[in-house]
Amino acid sequence: MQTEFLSILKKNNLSVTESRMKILELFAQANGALAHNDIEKKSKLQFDRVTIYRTLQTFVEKGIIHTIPTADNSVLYALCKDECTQGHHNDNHVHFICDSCNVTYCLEHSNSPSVILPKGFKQNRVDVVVSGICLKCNA
Amino acid sequence: MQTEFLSILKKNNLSVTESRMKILELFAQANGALAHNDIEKKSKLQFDRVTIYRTLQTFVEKGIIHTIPTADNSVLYALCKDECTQGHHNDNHVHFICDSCNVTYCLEHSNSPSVILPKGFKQNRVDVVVSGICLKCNA
DNA sequence: ATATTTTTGCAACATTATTGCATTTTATAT
DNA sequence: ATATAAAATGCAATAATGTTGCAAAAATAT
Ligand SMILES: [Mn+2]
Ligand SMILES: [Mn+2]
Ligand SMILES: [Zn+2]
Ligand SMILES: [Zn+2]
Repeated sequence: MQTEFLSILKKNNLSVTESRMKILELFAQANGALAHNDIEKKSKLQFDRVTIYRTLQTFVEKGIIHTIPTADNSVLYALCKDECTQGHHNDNHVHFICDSCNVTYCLEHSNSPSVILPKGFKQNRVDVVVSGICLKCNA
Repeated sequence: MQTEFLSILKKNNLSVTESRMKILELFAQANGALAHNDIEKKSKLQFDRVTIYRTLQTFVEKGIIHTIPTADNSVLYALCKDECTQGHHNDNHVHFICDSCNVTYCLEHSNSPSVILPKGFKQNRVDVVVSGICLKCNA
C-alpha cells in the first residue's frame, strides 16, 4: 500500500513527504469521499490546515484526486481511479450522496449519461450528483 | 414585473418587504444564476449580509429559487421556473457553467437524463452540472 | 388605530480560506 | 556521504464566509 502511494507521488513528480503520504492513506482507507474538514479531523494536530489545503490543491491539479460538487458549500474529494492526468480529469462517473449516513460514493460503474446541449454550447466537464438513500441505510 | 414578485411572495405566505422584492428583481434581471456574493455586490449597502442569507434560505425552502452546486465551494441560486413548492423542488434541468464568461445557465429544455443506480440505492435529487464554453463565448 | 407577528440590522462570534515568508525537509549533483 | 538547490511546511497575519441572539423596525391581522 505504502509503495503504491509512493509511486503515485513519483509518477507525478511530487516530493515524497509525510503529509502527502498520510493524506493518500486517509483517502485509501476512507469509506467514501472526504471534505477538507474530514481530513483535518482525522489527522488532528499532525499538519497545519494550510498544508492540507495545498496538498488537496496539488493533488487535484495532478489528477490524483477529483472534486465532487455538493449543494451545501462543501467540496468533497475522492481518489481518481480512472486515467486522470495533469490538467485532464477523466472521472465521468456518477456520485451518490446519502442523505442519511452522509457518505459519498463514487459509482465507478455507472457512467455519466451524455447530455444533449443546445447548439453552440461546448461541453467540457459533466458532474452528476445524485442524493438519496444508500444501500446500507436502505436495508 | 413588480406585481409578479408580489404575487410570488403572497402565494408563499411571505411578508412583502423591500429586500425580498429587490432580491427577486435581481434574479429576474440576472443573466444566469447568482451567488450570495453577487447579490451582496449588486445591492451594495442596501441590506445587511445576514438578511441576504436569510432571504435566500427562505426562498429555497419555499421553492422560489433553487440551488446549483459547483465544484468551487460557491453555491449558486436561480429562480425556479417549474412547479416547485414548499419543500418539494422540481427543477430537473441541466445547468451549464461557462468556463470563459462564468455565467451559469439553467437549460430549461434539456431534462436531466435518468441515472441508473446500483441495486439498493434510492434516488432523491439529481444535479447535472456541465461546464464548458457557452454560445456567446463560442461565437 | 392598535395589537400581534414577522423581518431586519447590528454585534459578536465561529468557521473556512488565502498569502508571505522564514525554516525545514526533500531531491539532486558532486 | 556531503554539499547544494529546489520544494514543501508551519506559522502568523489577514480575508472571506457563515451563524446566532436580540432589540428595533416594519408588515400584517384584528
Ligand atoms: Mn468519484
Ligand atoms: Mn436552474
Ligand atoms: Zn447511507
Ligand atoms: Zn460564456
